[in-house]
Amino acid sequence: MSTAKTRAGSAEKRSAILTAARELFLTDGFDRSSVDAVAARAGVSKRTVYDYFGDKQTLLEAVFDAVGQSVLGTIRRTIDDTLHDVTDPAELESALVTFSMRIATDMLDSTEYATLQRLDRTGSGHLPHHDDRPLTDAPEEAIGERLAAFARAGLLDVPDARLAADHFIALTFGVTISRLGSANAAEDPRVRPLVVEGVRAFLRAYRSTRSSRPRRR
Amino acid sequence: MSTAKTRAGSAEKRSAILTAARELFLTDGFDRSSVDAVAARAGVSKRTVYDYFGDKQTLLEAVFDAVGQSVLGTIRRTIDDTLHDVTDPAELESALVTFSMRIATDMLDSTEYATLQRLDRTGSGHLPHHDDRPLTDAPEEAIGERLAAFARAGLLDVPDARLAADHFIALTFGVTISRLGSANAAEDPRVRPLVVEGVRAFLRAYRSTRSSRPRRR
DNA sequence: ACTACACTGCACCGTGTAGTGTAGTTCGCG
DNA sequence: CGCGAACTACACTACACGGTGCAGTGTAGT
Repeated sequence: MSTAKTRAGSAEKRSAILTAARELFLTDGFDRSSVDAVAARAGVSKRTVYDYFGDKQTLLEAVFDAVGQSVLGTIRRTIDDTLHDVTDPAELESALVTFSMRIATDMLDSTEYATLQRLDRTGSGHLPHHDDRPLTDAPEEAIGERLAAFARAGLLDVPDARLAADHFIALTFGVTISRLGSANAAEDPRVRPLVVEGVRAFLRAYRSTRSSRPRRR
Repeated sequence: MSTAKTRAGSAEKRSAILTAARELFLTDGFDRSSVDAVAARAGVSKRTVYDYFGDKQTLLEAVFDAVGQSVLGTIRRTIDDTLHDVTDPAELESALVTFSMRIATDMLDSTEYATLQRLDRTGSGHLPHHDDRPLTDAPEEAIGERLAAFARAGLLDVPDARLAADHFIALTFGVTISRLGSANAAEDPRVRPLVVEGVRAFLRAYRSTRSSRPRRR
């Protein structure tokens, strides 16, 4: 009655379409998802889809941006939640594991981020391209900043924050995804060990020489 | 006359089609490549394509296998060439860099391997699936074996060869591909530093504690 | 000369789907 | 009530593409 019901507001429809499109594009691929299917899933007429977004390409770009924003948000939030006040070297490993597991789990289907990048090149090959889309790099930057902070606190040895972030991501998410594909991390019991070992390898490579002795294993 | 010219042998046509299909699938994606285009590029009639491979799906699987074989061959050969007789810890880093750079360069368009895996899930989602396709994992196994050999020689500390291989690949090729996309590594000057740093990180994480002191940078 | 074979070239069918045009319905608002 | 905006339902165009059938052609072997 009172609460936001001035006509099924355009914002709601828009986001419904975006969500439906994201789900379909992510699971079936861009080409194999028809606009009719997107419209049906969003509970909206096909015409409305075309009224909101001009054509299928533009819809893809919109999905792209939305997913990027969402992923970035999740990462920033999770950094704050799990890595913010870690000062004890002994806590670092478990904190990083918790962080990685939460990232892997929280994203709606967990591999959103990877699939996002896959859609980038698979989707068409001629998107406005990366100069115009710093979104793709933002998560790495965010993680890099946090690692640099650990370095300033004497926990890590990080000459190049961005590179270290790439290495961290590769060792945890990268390995998990390339081994298990798009499995939903929440349930699969193979995920955690993989992440733990990734974090350990990262720490062996980046832990500050001035902190705890390299107690192997 | 004598040397394999009994009619434009079926083997030649077959491989021409396979090559054309691979190039198109890899650059444009499976869905966006028409069978007509493949036939044209192979210099063959569309009908012939359908006579050789039954349908488009089967063609994809054939390409899949062919690329897998080729990648595996390249990796095995390169391991033999660049890593076989390394016994001095001091040589290890440069040997691994040489190995990685040659892999990144030798493959026709360098990212064949990654794109292969992308096609796996992007291509259709319903290939006979990995139980039946150990090809996808073979490169990791091969590298893992070599790392295990280094471990036996006292150069590395490798409790889990397969995992170490995954980590190595992630730190070198994984990072390079995710940062630069499908750039042809031969020319791009950004590739080498990335690979070098990946190898160094790997060695920091896996170098045997009994060998050279961790001389940081 | 005749046959078998490996292909080409082309017409052709069916279908899935991007995108559009439009008439009609619903609903809030003055 | 009547207006206009937001949508839906639906019909319809245009086209690309997977796949097939078939007639015809060049070549090798007999």
